[in-house]
Amino acid sequence: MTQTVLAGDDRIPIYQRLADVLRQSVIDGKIKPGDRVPSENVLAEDYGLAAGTVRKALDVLVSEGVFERFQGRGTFVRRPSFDASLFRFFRFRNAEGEYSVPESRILRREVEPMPGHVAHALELAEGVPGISMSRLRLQDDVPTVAEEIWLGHEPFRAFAALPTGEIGDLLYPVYDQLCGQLVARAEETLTVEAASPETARLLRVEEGTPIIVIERVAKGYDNRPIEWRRSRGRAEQFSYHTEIR
Amino acid sequence: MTQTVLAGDDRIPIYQRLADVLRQSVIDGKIKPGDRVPSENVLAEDYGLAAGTVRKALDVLVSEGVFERFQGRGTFVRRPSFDASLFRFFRFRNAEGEYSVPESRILRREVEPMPGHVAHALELAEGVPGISMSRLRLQDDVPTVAEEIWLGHEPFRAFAALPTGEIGDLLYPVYDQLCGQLVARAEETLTVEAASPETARLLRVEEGTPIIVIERVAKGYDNRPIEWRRSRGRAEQFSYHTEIR
DNA sequence: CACATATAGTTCTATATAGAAGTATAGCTG
DNA sequence: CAGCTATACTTCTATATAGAACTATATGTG
Repeated sequence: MTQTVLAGDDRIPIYQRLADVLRQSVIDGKIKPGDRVPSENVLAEDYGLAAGTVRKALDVLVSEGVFERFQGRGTFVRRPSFDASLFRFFRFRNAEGEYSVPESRILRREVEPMPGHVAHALELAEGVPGISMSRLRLQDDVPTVAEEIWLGHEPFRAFAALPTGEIGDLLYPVYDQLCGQLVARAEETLTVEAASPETARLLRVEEGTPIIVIERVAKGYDNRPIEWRRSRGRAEQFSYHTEIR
Repeated sequence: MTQTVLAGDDRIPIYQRLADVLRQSVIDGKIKPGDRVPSENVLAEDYGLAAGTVRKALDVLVSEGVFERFQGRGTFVRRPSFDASLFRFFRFRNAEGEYSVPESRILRREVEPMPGHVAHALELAEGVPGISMSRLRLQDDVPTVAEEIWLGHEPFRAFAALPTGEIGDLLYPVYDQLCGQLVARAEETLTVEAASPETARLLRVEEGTPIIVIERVAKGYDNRPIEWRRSRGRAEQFSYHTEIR
């Protein structure tokens, strides 16, 4: 007896199909970060499945970082936190010992044809219109990170129309609220270079000093690329820790 | 009815206790990397547990990277591979496009009192006798990585007695076979510095060029530190990729 | 000998059920 | 009102059972 609401591909297991359905309802915005997912019992009832099967589907989404569970409280759509970003090493504590959001200054924003390497990362065609920004992040008026940012023009029309003065220190909430573009995860690549004259001027360092370069492609729950950015900061106090097996 | 062979702490769940027992038998060397673990049914029989409970215990160890499972074949103790090491960026492909083990030259090996920061990482007292090595790794006769390595003298007596000429290109197999020290995982920290005169000479680069520094503490299955090493390589072609959420 | 076929073992999926453990809230008690 | 208690809900643990899916080996067949 496996009629179920979950028809579809008979080769893949039921718990996977349920996981797919639930993941999709996050992508579609039917349930949003912070929302509570129906309880295991309710899901089992609704889809006509055994409790264990539902639980296994939730296991999948929890390990993907889409959901998080709390015993006795419920299962919730996880808010992406980016705690693991390579970027965190450019954040600094304030007087109270807490991390604070650095001040952001948007130096430039224009609509331009997108260069090849960016278009490739955003899965668009070279030369399509894109929004290009230069941004400087400062901590206590000291410049710490210089950024180049690219967005596809099409989904971000509303953003292009917003006066730069009204853009706050954080971009992702604006992407979400203004353009319905919800960032769920990201991929980052770290490299090192010697400071160019341009970077040296922006970050106020000697030309040639070691610079950390982080290229990030931010993606939605459906894994579609949303934003490309390249950030540069002083390598001096940078330190990245990881475990390997 | 929860008599079971797994008495112990009644607060923690049975599947956790079983996982602990199995992990310990890897630590003790009763089952070694590559060995097959008794089948789920056999374990269930032996410990008087339900199949599902045993399976959940195996889930834990699989997600820890201690075991790996193959449907139809069995469950095995995983061989640590270190594929995720930050280090891999200093490996290069040979003419056939395959990664090859670089040549290693041990420049120096002595028994010395251990400096504070190393002793701390190895959970030993400052000044206890340690084995200190300098090593140079080369690819096609070009020096790529310069390393400082420290070991506790006590567990590695046999290694200290081995003529340096008889030490091959890989150290961890020697640690295992000669001293019974089996490396299961490691922690790595990446930083960047400008090349010192010493490093510049060893790696044949200009003084002041950006250098990647990776500090690694290698650990056993029981999480006890085994080896400390600091490796330096040219930052030029280094690139580290990761996913964040 | 080469090549199918059966078989016994393995993990994987799915169901059904029961109670423990943790959390939030409504309602009672002083 | 403050603080305890009962209650209803949640996830978590554990058992029992059955068959599917996959793998390796033995066995038989041409």
